[in-house]
Amino acid sequence: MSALSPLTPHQATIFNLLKTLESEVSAQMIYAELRQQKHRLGLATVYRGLKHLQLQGAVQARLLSNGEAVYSLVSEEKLYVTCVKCGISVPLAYCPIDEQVLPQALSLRFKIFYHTLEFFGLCSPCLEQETVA
Amino acid sequence: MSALSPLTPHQATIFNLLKTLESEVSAQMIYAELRQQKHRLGLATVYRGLKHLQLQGAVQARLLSNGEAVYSLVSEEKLYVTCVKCGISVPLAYCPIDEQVLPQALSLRFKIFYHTLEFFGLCSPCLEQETVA
DNA sequence: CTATCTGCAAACGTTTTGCAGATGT
DNA sequence: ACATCTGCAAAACGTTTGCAGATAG
Repeated sequence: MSALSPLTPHQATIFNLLKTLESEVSAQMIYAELRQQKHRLGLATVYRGLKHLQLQGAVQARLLSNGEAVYSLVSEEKLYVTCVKCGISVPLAYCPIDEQVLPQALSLRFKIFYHTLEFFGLCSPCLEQETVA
Repeated sequence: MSALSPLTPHQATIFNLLKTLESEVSAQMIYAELRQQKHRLGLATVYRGLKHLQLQGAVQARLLSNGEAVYSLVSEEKLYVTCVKCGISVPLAYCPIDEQVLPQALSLRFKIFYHTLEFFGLCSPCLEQETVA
């Protein structure tokens, strides 16, 4: 990502929090965490700040199957496996595939910030339940 | 996918509709379309039917950034480009990358049904707006 | 007769929006 | 002054769930 346009204090706080986290977090989690750290901010500000950071290409979002969005710095893992039944979603180490595909995407005049590769299927416990039922 | 477990009439109707479509559709669209075709069914039945088909590995779901899920038969395109600002999401031709990564995913004991590779960034119009603003 | 499936409407949870007040240039 | 940012609460949205009735084996 290029240099960030000026961040408000709250936006910087959110950004810094994300830097310290190793895994994806939801807006609600960020909100709860920052409130616990004596910050006085509203949930809407978290959402607006995350959107702003996302437009800068600094933060990536991923939608979980429960409809919740989780956020992390761009450059974290980009490969996930998700169970279509229980919704569990685990990030894996990143596998180098973007360099091959980016040019094709770029031909659409998109400015690409990040990508995600996600596998969907049944996790072990859910698979057992299915075969039994 | 393996053989489908018995489908109810409504589930078969939904499945057949998906077969005739070339692009992803939301549950609400399926509902509207089937109602227009004189079918008497509820929206909940559409959701339940889609879930059932998804558990069979017959149908794939993808969450759009507006929180809406779109469904299609497994085996359609699996490569998408999405704008983080306006949310427009365009499917591209499929790029062969799964064979390389599937083994890694399988080591997690997941039964994989399908995958999606999605690039996120700014589309042309949104990029202009950003640079102006 | 029992288990499954269905429609409807209410409930749910996350995210977005309206608005008035605060902030900063 | 003026544009932006903020908190709060209300609204919005797609989706899920409860339940009684219908259906099937």
